[in-house]
Amino acid sequence: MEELIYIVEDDEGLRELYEGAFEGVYRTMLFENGKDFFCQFEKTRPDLIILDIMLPDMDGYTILTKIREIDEKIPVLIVSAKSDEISAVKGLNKGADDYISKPFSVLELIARIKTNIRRANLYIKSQKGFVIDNNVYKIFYEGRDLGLTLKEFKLLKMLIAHAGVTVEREDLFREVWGENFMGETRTLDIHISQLRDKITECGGGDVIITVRGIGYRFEMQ
Amino acid sequence: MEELIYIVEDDEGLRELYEGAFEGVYRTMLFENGKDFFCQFEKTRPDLIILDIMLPDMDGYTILTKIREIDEKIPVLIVSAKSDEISAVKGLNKGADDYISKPFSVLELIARIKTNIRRANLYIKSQKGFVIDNNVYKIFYEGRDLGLTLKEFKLLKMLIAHAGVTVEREDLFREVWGENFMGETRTLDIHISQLRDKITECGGGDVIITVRGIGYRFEMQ
DNA sequence: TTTGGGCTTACAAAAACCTTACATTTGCTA
DNA sequence: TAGCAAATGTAAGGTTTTTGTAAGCCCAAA
Repeated sequence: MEELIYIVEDDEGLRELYEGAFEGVYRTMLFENGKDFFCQFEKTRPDLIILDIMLPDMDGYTILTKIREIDEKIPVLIVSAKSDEISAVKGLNKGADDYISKPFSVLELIARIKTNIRRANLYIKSQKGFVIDNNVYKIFYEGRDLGLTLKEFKLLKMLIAHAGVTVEREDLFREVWGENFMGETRTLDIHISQLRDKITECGGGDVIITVRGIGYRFEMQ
Repeated sequence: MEELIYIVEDDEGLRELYEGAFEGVYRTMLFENGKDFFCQFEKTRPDLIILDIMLPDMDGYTILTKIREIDEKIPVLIVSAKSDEISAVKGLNKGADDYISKPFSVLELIARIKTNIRRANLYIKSQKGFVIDNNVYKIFYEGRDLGLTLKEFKLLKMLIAHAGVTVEREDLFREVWGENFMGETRTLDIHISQLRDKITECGGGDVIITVRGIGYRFEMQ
């Protein structure tokens, strides 16, 4: 097993428990707070994240929301106090994949991790070659800056976030232009066209596929 | 909400609980034992299965294993007694997607169902050689893309969703063309014809059967 | 004022869709 | 059982819808 797991946990006792439990099973990295975690997360993505709901600097939800902004699909397992089941349910609704409450058995924890990783591996991760830098609003293909405008950036980001899934025109409008856009619907086509040009210029292939009557889909061979 | 859930549960109290909890939220079908369940499951697939581990005729694992032989991806949520967590863990390892232990809160149950269906809807549904990929709006027969247009896709999807049952022309119109379609009624026949051509081209047999005076039925030998 | 993003207009092309028209099948009736 | 009417099959072609894209205008920021 080569899977990498990030654990966000401040309780020293639990930190030790995790380290012991995963010894030789998974590679792990421990973070005491959200800041440290995101610093690393921006650089390298793990196969799964274990997230404690109770944390000093940011609360778990904030971290979870931020994780989902960056990566929609990475499995997140929430750990909550037994007395705080409502929080856990809230977490699930906010996009967590699973939760487990303290105290838990190591056996169960491992089983849940396994299930979640298995599930995640069924997805196709096709962002290969494309790197999204949310800080500077740029997208690179194989290191080359596509030189996108803001609208183009948002468009491609949305498509890549749903890689492999067709995104409806309406959803693209809502996401990129906002709820109450009243202009021509052709605007979208024009921007897609520009986007394709820029991607092609940088050596990317036909990654934006038209689905007639529905919308567009990002897909890599 | 149109989601269909199959529940395999023999405890009368829980059966009532489920019926109450899902009223108006999900369509449900209850089964007392594995035999009844598989009889229906072979015909029509639900969006999610709730499976009690303790059952009279077959035990939960056997059912679970059999489900996974037939359908690798359909979400299965295991229900186990609190005292029997090990069983649940065993279930997860055998391919269940999630588990919940009795007694559970309805709130949590709904949240878990939602998460699991959300996750599964990104995947694919299949019926004896035919695979529907809702992400890319394509239907494959034995791996070959049928190359359907949107109307054809919706038509075949509707028929497959009701496999074994005759779907009335009127219902097909409503579903595929929308409530207020005013055109020729022959349009449907033409699309069915195209569909048959494309299926035949890809090696599928006579799977769309005409029911004179009523409509059409998808059925495989 | 300049520059560039974003929008609209306008036209072209492609794909999907619908209708017409005729052939065929089916079920019913005389 | 032949014949008829209704329902369905389907080829062909025209029409509409949808999308691609070039060109230019407008406006806000620099």
